[in-house]
Amino acid sequence: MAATIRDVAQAAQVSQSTVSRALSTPELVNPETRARVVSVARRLGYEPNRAARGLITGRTGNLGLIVPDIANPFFSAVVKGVQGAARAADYSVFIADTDEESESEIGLLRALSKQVDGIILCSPRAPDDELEAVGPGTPVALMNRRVGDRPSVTVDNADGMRQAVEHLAALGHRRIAYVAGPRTSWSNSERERGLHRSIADTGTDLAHLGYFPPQFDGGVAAADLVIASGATAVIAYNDVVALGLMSRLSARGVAVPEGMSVVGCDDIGMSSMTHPALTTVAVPKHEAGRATVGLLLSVLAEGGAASALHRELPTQLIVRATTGVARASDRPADGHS
Amino acid sequence: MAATIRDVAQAAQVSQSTVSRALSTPELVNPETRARVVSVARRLGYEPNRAARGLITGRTGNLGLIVPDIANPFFSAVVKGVQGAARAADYSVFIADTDEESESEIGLLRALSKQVDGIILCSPRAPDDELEAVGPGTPVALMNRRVGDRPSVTVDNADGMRQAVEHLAALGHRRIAYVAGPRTSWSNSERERGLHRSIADTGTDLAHLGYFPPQFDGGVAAADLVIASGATAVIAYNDVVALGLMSRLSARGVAVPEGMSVVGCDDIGMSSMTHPALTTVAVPKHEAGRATVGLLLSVLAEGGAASALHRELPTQLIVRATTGVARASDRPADGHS
DNA sequence: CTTCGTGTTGCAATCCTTTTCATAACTGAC
DNA sequence: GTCAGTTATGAAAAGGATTGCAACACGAAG
Repeated sequence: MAATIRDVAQAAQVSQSTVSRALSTPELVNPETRARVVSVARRLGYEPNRAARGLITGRTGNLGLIVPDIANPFFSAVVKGVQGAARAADYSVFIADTDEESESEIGLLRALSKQVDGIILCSPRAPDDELEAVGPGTPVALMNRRVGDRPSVTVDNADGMRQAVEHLAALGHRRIAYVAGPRTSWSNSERERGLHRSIADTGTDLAHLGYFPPQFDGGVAAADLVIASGATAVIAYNDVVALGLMSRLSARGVAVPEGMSVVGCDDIGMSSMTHPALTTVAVPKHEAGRATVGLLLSVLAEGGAASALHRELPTQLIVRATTGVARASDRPADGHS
Repeated sequence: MAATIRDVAQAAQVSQSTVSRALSTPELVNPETRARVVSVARRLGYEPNRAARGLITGRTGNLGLIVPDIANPFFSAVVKGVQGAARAADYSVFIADTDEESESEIGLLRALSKQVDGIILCSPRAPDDELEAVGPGTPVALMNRRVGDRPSVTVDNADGMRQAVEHLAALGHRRIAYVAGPRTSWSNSERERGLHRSIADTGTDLAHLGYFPPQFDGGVAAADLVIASGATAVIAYNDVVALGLMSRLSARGVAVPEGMSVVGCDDIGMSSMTHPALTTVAVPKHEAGRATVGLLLSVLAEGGAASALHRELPTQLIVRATTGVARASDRPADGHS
């Protein structure tokens, strides 16, 4: 059996209270006593029982993280960021995967809320009001979405779109297609917002296609529409979609970037490894995970009435090899071939 | 505040014990009473406090899962399998990512073992004896690895290699390269074992290359060696490596499968989406995750002295488009061009 | 009529820690 | 020399659920 606080107390000739204090509020105990207690505790391999502690403090030391799809490289990067930051603060994290279904999202939310101190909800599909599913006692921090004044971390998607559009416009593209992600996705609508503005600013033309599922197959399905749209460049909702797009473009005999420029979003690891390497709007995934944990922890600590409740992280266009000058036979006039 | 067992007891006019029993051992209480208690409990939204329960039962209701890299599609598939099975049994799972470092593996193991009922170790790296890091009270189930008589779930890697080699031999390949994964990986050595046997059985020739890191870059690095080896076909440690391989082969102007047949392992989602689609030895990742949870849970239930402690899952060669007949100018004699 | 199961229920102990409150010793000031 | 004010420690009360043990009622068996 593991050593309990009583064992330590006996061995160190002090009361349980002193042991508890020596370990959690060292400044309250005499340095000598503290040293003795600490050394005994180490010798006995004592570690406070989390259940017992949780019972009285009401906290679990756990965080919950809900993601749509852990197999999606975007989210696995976020997960790593969250894990790292949580571990640094001595929190453990439960990860729940909704498999892109918003129903299970709510169920998970409810189940999770009982056993964690706070929840990170990562780019949720579920309608706003269903955030109420989680009890009022459990703070929620949102990532990649903004709902009311709940604490959240977002990335500047609109600015990312601006960078992408300006880049394409500078290459001479006049008509740009956008392969949209899920309709209910907050980041998708942010991207569309930025897109529309930049399109207007640069005097280019937009072909809005979709909505498509944010997976490889979504890109495959969208490719033919992109070709038919008469656009010479396409921006995809994310890199995985862009990969699907390129796969089908290649099957259709459209060379990238000669026949079609392609821009992704997120900058997942794969993107730099494709042929040609993907130009993409990089999102600081790791950092976003860390920042959201930081935010949640600060809410936890200050009991809500606190500090900055929102952070927006920058995006950065990374130009690789899938974007090039618009093809000579550019035809903004007749729409499509 | 959440409802406690006392609230339910009062409202239902019974003692706390009866409430507890009505919910956890229903057969011990009068059907009428039980119905009343259950209905009151639901009305009050009562859910037993996990910390309090854990304190007395000594169990947490949590499982730990340790994987080398959650961003690796192989492991994220396993994670999903584990999650599903665990949830079905009303367990939550902590996931820890070692980032392919075996040192952090031990630390994580130790930290995790305090707050879970059992651990699934899904990572082949750490030396066998370091499994001792986890306290004797916490059962460990191994996946993709066999150590002594610890409970474990493995896949029949050797047979997978046999299928691959026979497939290639039937296509006329006489010299086959193998791009090895990490030296300390259990599944790598199993694959090598199966490989050597099948190579002998089919009278083909083996070029053993490596060891390489099990990532895209590993495949890229291996490609030139493969070409130089004079082999007309190559089997990669896993699909990600195979992808890296193909990327570099293409850059070197070697067509797949005309100039080189490529076989991967694992069958990650990406594999069917590449051009050409990857022939691979499929591993039942989801099922493996589920099976390992099942094993661990049975150990947990029966206190160790129990049932089958080992399960081996079959592998299945999936022939897609990266394997073809050996090129006409096959040259087993002069080694390489 | 007593006795013995059997089926239900309640009492109370227990799990281990944190934390409030009280006690005690000691310091420094008046 | 007394009193207020620290500082250091201990005793004991939660905290919420589970569970062994006792008690009770009831019908059956002797």
